[in-house]
Amino acid sequence: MPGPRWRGNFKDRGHRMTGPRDAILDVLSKKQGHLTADDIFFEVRKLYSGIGIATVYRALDLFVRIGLVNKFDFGGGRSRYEFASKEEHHHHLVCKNCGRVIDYDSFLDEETELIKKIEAELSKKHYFKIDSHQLDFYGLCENCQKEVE
Amino acid sequence: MPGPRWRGNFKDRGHRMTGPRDAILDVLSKKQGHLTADDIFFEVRKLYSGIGIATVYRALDLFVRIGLVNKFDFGGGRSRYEFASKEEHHHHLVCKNCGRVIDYDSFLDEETELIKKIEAELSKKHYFKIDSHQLDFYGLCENCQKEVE
DNA sequence: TCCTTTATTGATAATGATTCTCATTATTAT
DNA sequence: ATAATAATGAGAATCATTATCAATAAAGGA
Ligand SMILES: [Mn+2]
Ligand SMILES: [Mn+2]
Ligand SMILES: [Zn+2]
Ligand SMILES: [Zn+2]
Repeated sequence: MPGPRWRGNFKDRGHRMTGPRDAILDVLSKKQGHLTADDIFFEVRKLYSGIGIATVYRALDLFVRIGLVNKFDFGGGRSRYEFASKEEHHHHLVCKNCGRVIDYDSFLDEETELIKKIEAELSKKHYFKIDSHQLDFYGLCENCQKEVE
Repeated sequence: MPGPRWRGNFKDRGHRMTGPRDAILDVLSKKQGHLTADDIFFEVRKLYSGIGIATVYRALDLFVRIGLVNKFDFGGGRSRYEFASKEEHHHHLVCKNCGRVIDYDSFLDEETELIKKIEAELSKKHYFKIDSHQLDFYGLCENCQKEVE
């Protein structure tokens, strides 16, 4: 009988809470960062050794669909996943050299305001129903600046 | 002797302007949109029938490195490319259902201002050297709203 | 123009991430 | 406990992108 912690999110839609899914959510909620499917796979095997990589992908896909997890594409060929529950919405700073990703939300007041305004304008102008956005800054992190110097 | 149109951008760095590269730039500068490597490959074969897909990838990589072309990851597993020369910087509206991507730059005044401010703040706070950013709004385009209704 | 140097190319194999298939197992509602 | 069926694991299959390597072509100088 897998942990009841996340049951609530599955009740309705006919999804079942299982051992593998619970273990994956456990990892996602504890490890912070922007994990690849493989990162998650290796961590989860400590909790649920028999799990297969396909199950990890299937579970992540489900979690993204129901809004429990955010999926990102920062370039580099691998998707990255982040636990969404309770977290504030935030934006990213991405190092083009080493791939490090930093979350930030310090400017969120002004940003949120402007972004709402843009959303309204774009929705009207292009008949788009906007439900999310992503703002990333790219550059070189502290370490990588030194290396390149 | 391949077209002299883009010669200027190659002079310095030891890169050679070749038939395949010229054909690829031709396609990129004429076809608008956010093309995949394969889109480009099929178009370029009309101009330069013997070209190989590896050459397309290599050329695109080079163009991105020297700033002639922008590369994007809107999700969906394939990178998308856009001719950068002369174009204004802009942001995107992406349909999560059909993948359509719309460029916009109407809000650029206010956006630019805020984004500069954020860049300055983030650079200082995180010791990051920021050189670009990407802002995408996700949702449903007009057509896809109808389908789902 | 001809030569030399070496960047570039095309074909193809290799890789890496993600998805699919399918027989087996586990979960849920009765 | 039983039936209905969602979920799983192993491995094959896909898909996009890279790496290899021998052959070719561009650039600059003689
Ligand atoms: Mn994040
Ligand atoms: Mn664009
Ligand atoms: Zn870095
Ligand atoms: Zn659409």
